[in-house]
Amino acid sequence: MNIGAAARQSGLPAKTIRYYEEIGLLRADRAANGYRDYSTEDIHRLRFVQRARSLGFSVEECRQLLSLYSDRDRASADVKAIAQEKLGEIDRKIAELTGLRHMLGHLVSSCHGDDRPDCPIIDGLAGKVTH
Amino acid sequence: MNIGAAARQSGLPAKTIRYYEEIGLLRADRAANGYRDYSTEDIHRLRFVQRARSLGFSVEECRQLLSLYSDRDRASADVKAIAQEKLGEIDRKIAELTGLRHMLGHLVSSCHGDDRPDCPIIDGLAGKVTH
DNA sequence: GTTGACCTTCCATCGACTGGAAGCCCCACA
DNA sequence: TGTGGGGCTTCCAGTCGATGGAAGGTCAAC
Repeated sequence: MNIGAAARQSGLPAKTIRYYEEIGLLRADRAANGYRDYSTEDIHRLRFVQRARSLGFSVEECRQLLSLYSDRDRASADVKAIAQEKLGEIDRKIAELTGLRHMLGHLVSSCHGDDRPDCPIIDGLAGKVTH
Repeated sequence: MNIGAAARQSGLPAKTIRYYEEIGLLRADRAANGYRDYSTEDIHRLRFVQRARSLGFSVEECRQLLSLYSDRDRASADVKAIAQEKLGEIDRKIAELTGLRHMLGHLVSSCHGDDRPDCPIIDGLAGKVTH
């Protein structure tokens, strides 16, 4: 299967698949004409990576997960540890964004937003505390 | 004031201040010896940018905000529009992360996490639906 | 034989820094 | 007056995860 079909089946752009190959995340056989050639197992791996990336795992974590994916004897605890670490990161990010949301929301709601120049948002950013 | 002191007072690393100057976000006078020289107004602008960045505004948005900051006659509505757009982005990010959190949390909690090899997290990433 | 889609490699770019090298400058202390 | 150390300068490279584009080879249909 050529890279275009692999891209359609995995949900990853062809460019990205080549990039993953370049950084050694996934490699592909080559047909006689030099084209990359993907097996159904390759497609599974591509989809696996696509899902893991979309769940917020970094490329390096995908590398780890792929090797755990391929290792039929690894303990599920090894996988769970990575996923839990990632869960913690996601929670931290959500908390951070929620904090931002409160601060910015406060500034926005205190700004009358008309054609007058005084603006609590600018004042807030400038360090003048507004209540 | 030299860049080191400006860095301490603004909370931005000196490297970052130089970078901001390089991209034309903020510029600085030069002393006779070629050192950058910051006034208190420069420090205000640096702190302004530092706060805006930490609230999730991009550098380009900081550029806009800075010009609104400097324009004593602009309408507060102009500022509010930018801030509201950013608020929407933050909300979308939070929603996305919350979705991820649910999915990954589901996978993690369904994995027994011991030394046996079967693992719903890997199965989930591999596309095998687990309930 | 000639389109046009698809494939290849290679190089550049994005955002927002960050690290490091090489070389001035300045001040305190001996 | 010399020396040491810290701070400053510029410039170049690297980060992460792609993405865009150029130049050129391949393939299948008409």
